[in-house]
Amino acid sequence: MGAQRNTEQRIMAAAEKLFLEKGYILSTTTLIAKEAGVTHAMLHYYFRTKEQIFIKVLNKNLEELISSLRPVMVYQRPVWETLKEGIEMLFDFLNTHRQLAGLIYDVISYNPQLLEAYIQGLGGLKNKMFERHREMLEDEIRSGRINPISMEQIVYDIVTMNMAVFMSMTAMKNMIGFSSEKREEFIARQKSEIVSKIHYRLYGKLY
Amino acid sequence: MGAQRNTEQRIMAAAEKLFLEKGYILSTTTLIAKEAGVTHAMLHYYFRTKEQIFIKVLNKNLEELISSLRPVMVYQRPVWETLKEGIEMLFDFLNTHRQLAGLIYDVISYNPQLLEAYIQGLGGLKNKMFERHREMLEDEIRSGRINPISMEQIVYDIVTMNMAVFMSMTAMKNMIGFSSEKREEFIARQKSEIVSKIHYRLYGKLY
DNA sequence: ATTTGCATTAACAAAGTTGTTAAACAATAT
DNA sequence: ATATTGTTTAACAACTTTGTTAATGCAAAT
Repeated sequence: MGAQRNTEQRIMAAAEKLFLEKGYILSTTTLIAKEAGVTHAMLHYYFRTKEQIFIKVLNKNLEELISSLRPVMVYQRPVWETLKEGIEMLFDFLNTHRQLAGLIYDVISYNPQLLEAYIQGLGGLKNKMFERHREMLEDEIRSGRINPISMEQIVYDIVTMNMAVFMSMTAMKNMIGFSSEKREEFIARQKSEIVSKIHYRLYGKLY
Repeated sequence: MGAQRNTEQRIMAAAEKLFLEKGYILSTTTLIAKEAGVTHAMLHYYFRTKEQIFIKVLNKNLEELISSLRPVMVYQRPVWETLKEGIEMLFDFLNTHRQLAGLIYDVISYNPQLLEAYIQGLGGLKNKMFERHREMLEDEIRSGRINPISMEQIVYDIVTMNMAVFMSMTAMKNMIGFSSEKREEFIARQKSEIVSKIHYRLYGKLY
């Protein structure tokens, strides 16, 4: 072996930082390498292509997300308990990964081909993770305790509302006239806002 | 004069289409020219730089937005009337310019230097357009009819909520598993959702 | 019909992008 | 010590990007 002092990890860390900061396109392999303190040939040596390294970075982040969500989803508890904790978990995760929502949006919008592999895999995950919860939800709806709504719609609403909070934050950070206190105040308020909004949609009254 | 058959406008239209579709970076001058059916030298001849043409496209769109908003803002009517119509106007505008929110977000996030000129100008506009409404709002708050909140926060909430609706739409269009009926249904619901949410924030009860 | 002046093109240039490769290098096993 | 193996670099190649420019084309004014 040569003089490697965890070059691979250094490149990963640099790539993650830049992708989150500048998006996919503006994070050039040369820039990533520079940030990691190596030649850009190293990046290709370890990861073959820019696409590959991006996939690895995204994978790492999404696996963290799934790990956070699993403890909430794995138990069969009352629908609202699971939902509330799921929303809060997602919110907290995005709050500690504030640029991730923006990056995912960027890629979905302008480089969706990078996500093709994920979209395939998503079908399987969706079924494994959500099937029992979907059944419970449908029971609640049949018995009239919850307003009619599809599982997909709920998931969609939660995901978009959560992402919107942190994407607008990233955007605002780059504009003037918004103090960081107001930002944090806004964020704090949003978490319970989302919970309330979903509750209101399901039960017809505020939580 | 040479053989010009509104080349300038054709380039503008092509640029607008591509910027909205692919964002700023992926819309190369060569691609825009190709879309317009001319050499990319023409683009530089008429607009000097890519940055310039982008500014013109953005200007055009923002001027349309201001024009839509002016009739709502210019009269001195009760606070809630102005607010409700303002929200609905912005929503309708974004609904007929569905990719604009995404483009603005893209540029704010990854090429904010393009917006520097606007950020300067924004200060003046803000004062001219909002000053009287701010006074009315503050009167309402002092008299206890409206919960304390700053003008900036209201504008910010309205803008981010509206943008979020259409950005999530653009994103979803590029993913699978979401029918266009559900999309339209979702959009229709969002307009009154935003109105309600702002009303609730100001008056403590649903609209 | 010829000059004038904008419009248009093709070719070029400089810089930057992703990716490859041959050669040099360093650490370990033999 | 040396052969082996994986690591690192510098140089290069092919392509794309933005922008310029010299030459050409075209239409109207004189």
